[in-house]
Amino acid sequence: MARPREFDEAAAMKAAIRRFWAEGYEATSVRDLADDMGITCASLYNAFGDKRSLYRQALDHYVENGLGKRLRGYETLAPRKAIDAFFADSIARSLDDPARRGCMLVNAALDVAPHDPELRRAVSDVLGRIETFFRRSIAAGQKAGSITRSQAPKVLAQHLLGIHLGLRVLARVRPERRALEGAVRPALAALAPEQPRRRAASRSRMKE
Amino acid sequence: MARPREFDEAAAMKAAIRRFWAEGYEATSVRDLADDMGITCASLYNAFGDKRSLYRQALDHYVENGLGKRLRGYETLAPRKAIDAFFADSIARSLDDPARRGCMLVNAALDVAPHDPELRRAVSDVLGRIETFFRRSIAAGQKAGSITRSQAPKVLAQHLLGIHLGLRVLARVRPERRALEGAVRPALAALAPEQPRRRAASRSRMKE
DNA sequence: GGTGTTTTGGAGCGCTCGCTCTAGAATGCA
DNA sequence: TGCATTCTAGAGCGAGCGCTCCAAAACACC
Repeated sequence: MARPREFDEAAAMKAAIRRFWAEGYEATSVRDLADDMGITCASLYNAFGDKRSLYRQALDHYVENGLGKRLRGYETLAPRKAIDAFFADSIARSLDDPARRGCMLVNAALDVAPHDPELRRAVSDVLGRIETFFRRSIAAGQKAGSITRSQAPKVLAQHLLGIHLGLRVLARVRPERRALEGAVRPALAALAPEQPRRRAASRSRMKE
Repeated sequence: MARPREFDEAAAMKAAIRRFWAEGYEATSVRDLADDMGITCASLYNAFGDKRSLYRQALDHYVENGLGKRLRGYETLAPRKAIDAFFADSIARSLDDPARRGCMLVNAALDVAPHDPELRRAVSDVLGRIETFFRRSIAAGQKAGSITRSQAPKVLAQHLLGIHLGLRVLARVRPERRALEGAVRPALAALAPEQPRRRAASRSRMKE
């Protein structure tokens, strides 16, 4: 055929994600990207298209390797535990982030989404996936008795999504465990069923 | 003394706020700003300093004329009503925002705060003011019996601050009333006292 | 009116931006 | 070994960036 590509595309994409994630779209130059990716501008454009296209691919990879894997990992947990684990992981990620990069998806939501309909759609879809994860977990938890039935799953899911987004904003300004856990705790506490119903606990705990 | 300034500084500042608010710091050029402000670059630098300094002033004005006035307005309300009003206003502002500008403070939290310690401090201080507003309202509401005592004011305030930030992110991606109200409703519902205590209602309602 | 001081308009500084071009290097296939 | 094809390196395009400079203009004060 022809000369094969010399660089590792996956490694280059990782570097691009890292840079876009830390600096945002506007503040990252194509030269910065090429340097970090260990390739030249020509190779970058040849392999990934223009800057916007590379950003889109980087965001997709970020979502799939970060959020996607997380959500799949929670599938085996009991619904209430899955929600707890989601927020525990979000807090852990926020605290283990000395560069205060936050969540690339949330950054994208404020950085590029408002000015780019296609990327806004992409971000919105991912938010929808998170909301769906919450909604399903809540519905299952309500059925199992581990989550309050006082609100519809949809509404509670929107609430948890809101908390998650707020958490990720807070993390970029005040990455302190107390503040982050404080923001989340009341939301998780409010998921508890109105009456603990200790008699039914051992039964419902099976499905938790 | 000397030649007086020809342009209206307040109007120019308003224009600068509008532009920074809509586009963010990086994506706004000094020429764009000067055009919108109706002045030349020279006048801009003479009157407001460099771009970063202008941004800082714009953010301060935004906070004082937006959030500051709002918080002062809520002071006369009963604590629980003040919190409700705060979120009702936030939602109204988010929906009445065809350009999806969101909240300039939240935009700043993700746009400039992570890369600028001084601005991060400024943003953090304002978040602290919001949290303080919540904390005081909650403490007063707990005393008056209109807000649950199941959690400390500090924690509930952190929670509400998180919800507010999440709301403002959501608004830039999905500015739909249902989604925004859904995110807030469970948080407000969770503020309700555990037992309504109807007997004491007429008494506590005096201080609400 | 003259003087001193500040503002204004506009050109333009050096630099970086996103992106492209060209020449040559490196491969698979005949 | 040639040929076709794709890749890489690096210079460089036009445009825009943040910012500055300078001469002219507009005032307050003597």
